[in-house]
Amino acid sequence: MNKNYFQPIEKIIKKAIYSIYKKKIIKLDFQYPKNNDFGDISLVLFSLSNTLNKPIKEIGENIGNYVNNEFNNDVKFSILKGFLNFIFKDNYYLSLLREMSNSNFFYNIKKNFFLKKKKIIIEYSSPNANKPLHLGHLRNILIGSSMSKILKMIGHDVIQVQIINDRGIHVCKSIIAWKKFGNGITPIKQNIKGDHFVGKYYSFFEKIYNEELNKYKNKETPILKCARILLKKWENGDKKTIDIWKKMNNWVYDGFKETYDKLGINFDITEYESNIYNIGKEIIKEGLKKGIFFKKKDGSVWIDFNKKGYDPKLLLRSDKTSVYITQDIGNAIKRLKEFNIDRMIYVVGKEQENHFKILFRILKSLGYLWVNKLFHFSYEMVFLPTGRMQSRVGNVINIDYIISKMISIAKKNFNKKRLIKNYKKDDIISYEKIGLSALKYFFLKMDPKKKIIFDPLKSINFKGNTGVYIQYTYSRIRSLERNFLKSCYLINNCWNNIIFDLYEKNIIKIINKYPFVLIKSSNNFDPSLLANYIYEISRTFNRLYQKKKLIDCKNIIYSNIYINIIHITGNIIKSGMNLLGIDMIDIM
RNA sequence: GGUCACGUAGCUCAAAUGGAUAGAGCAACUGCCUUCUAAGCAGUAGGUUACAGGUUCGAAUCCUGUCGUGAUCACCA
Repeated sequence: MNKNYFQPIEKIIKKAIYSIYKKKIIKLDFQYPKNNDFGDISLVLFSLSNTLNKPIKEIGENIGNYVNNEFNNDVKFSILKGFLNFIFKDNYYLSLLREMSNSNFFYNIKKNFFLKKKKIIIEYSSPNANKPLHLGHLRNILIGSSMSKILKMIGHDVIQVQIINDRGIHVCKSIIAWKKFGNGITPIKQNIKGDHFVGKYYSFFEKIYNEELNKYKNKETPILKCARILLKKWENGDKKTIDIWKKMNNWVYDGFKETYDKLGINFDITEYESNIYNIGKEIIKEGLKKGIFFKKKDGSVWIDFNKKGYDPKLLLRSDKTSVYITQDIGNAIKRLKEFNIDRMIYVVGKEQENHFKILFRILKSLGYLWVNKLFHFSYEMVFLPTGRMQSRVGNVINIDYIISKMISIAKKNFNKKRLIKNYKKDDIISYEKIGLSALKYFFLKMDPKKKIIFDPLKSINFKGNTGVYIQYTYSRIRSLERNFLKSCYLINNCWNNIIFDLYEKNIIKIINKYPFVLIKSSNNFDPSLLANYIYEISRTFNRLYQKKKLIDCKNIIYSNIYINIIHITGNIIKSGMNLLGIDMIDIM
């Protein structure tokens, strides 16, 4: 990070240290005090005391006085337990508010970071073309999509890519089941979403396969044999097979599109494994010539890392077909050739950590120095209260189901509210958006490194730290703005000698942190930092709202101050939620 | 068994990357709508941060060990 959030005061303190102690300190240790009584910004003195070899108290007083002078006595300071606490007077808050009221505030976020613009490929979602998207995909999609948005927000070029695993034994399985038992029926005839339709046949296959396993005690059961034969046919380009394959895949893609649309997800590029799986093979052949890989008697090709913790890894099967990692090798090389990128991020679950570790190592062995641009953004899995989701067990919860569930809960809750308050018929209500905000926020507010245990009956609440709470706060803000326009008028240049209370200072302080949070969120690859921050803003605002009458034409100067706070708060909530992929509504 | 994560209030999660008295929400109980949206606000109660050591001015956070949970170690993807 080039720009530190504490920069203004940091500069002055460095100057102070240089002028008093004749030393250049590179890193100063700042923090926001947890408790308001301590102050607004604190400098930690312990380490400073060590490097300067002077007592804490003396350093604190010297720096404090210096800063106080620089700020024309607009800042007080106190030293407590090794912390130098700065307390800003009301003028400071007023100047923060003025700065943020400038309409360029959001535009300037990009400019102000002095970041070197990077071109970044981010790969996420990457589904198999044989079943509907489920809760695991949902987490992946939401993280990938919001990370893309956050990276764009702070000025990077982002290319969002999904690769569809559209070929291989798993796809052949659903084809076989459909051929055997489908009797030519189609999703349209049955009025089922295409991905659900195909998924049904995939499960059907698995069911039969498991039954056969018990019977034959041999992994290569009759139905699996059929699938393998079909895979060979496919690889040989058998026209009939290819036709069915195309038809069934298109059913699935239509289904995916519907789900993506509901979620508001768009990719810049969609890759299909069937188009790229051969690239890797060529790379392996070259590597074999160069002696980086070796061939076994049966014709299979391997890499030996000669390193503890790394077993030899298969790259080409004895029948010359490629394995999963071979494709990833080829695709990485292809992407690096096509795009002049600075970074490539794979958003893929942690169950594939080992896979990526090996992938990067192989690329390194092949001599590609750009391998350090690649990064596996690993996140934890989604579990049900009963444990892991498994299609074999049939306890997989798909995205379409959970979305419709959320919407129906939103509708039910609204009708309850309606009984209490007499809402007009023409109020614009969007249950979809309320339900989706609850769902998306629930997934994004959690640290990606931690497991999500999703209980469909209990998990998503509409009260407290939820998307709906934020949504509600936002609608309230827009409502306040409408009321202001009805009953008040804007005045300029009357902001002098304004006195702020704690509630007002708190909201100004927290909205001012927005750029800082964006940077933190992007540095850590963690949208949850942003999500929890938006919740904090909402809470802080609601406290102010409950404590004060904000729109009051009898108190026009403060109403003008407030409308600025209200407006900025609303814009930040909206901006932040949009970065999480959540649409906001003005009335609810 | 090897490797890698995680373990915080009854439940679901925070904690500014080592800082001050570990914070929220849900569930429970108590107040607040003739006044800007009560899907809100205020309050009560709930903690030996899995356990045991260590590092230092200072540890939920770093190190070591133990226990627990999960992931991963395929000619699957």
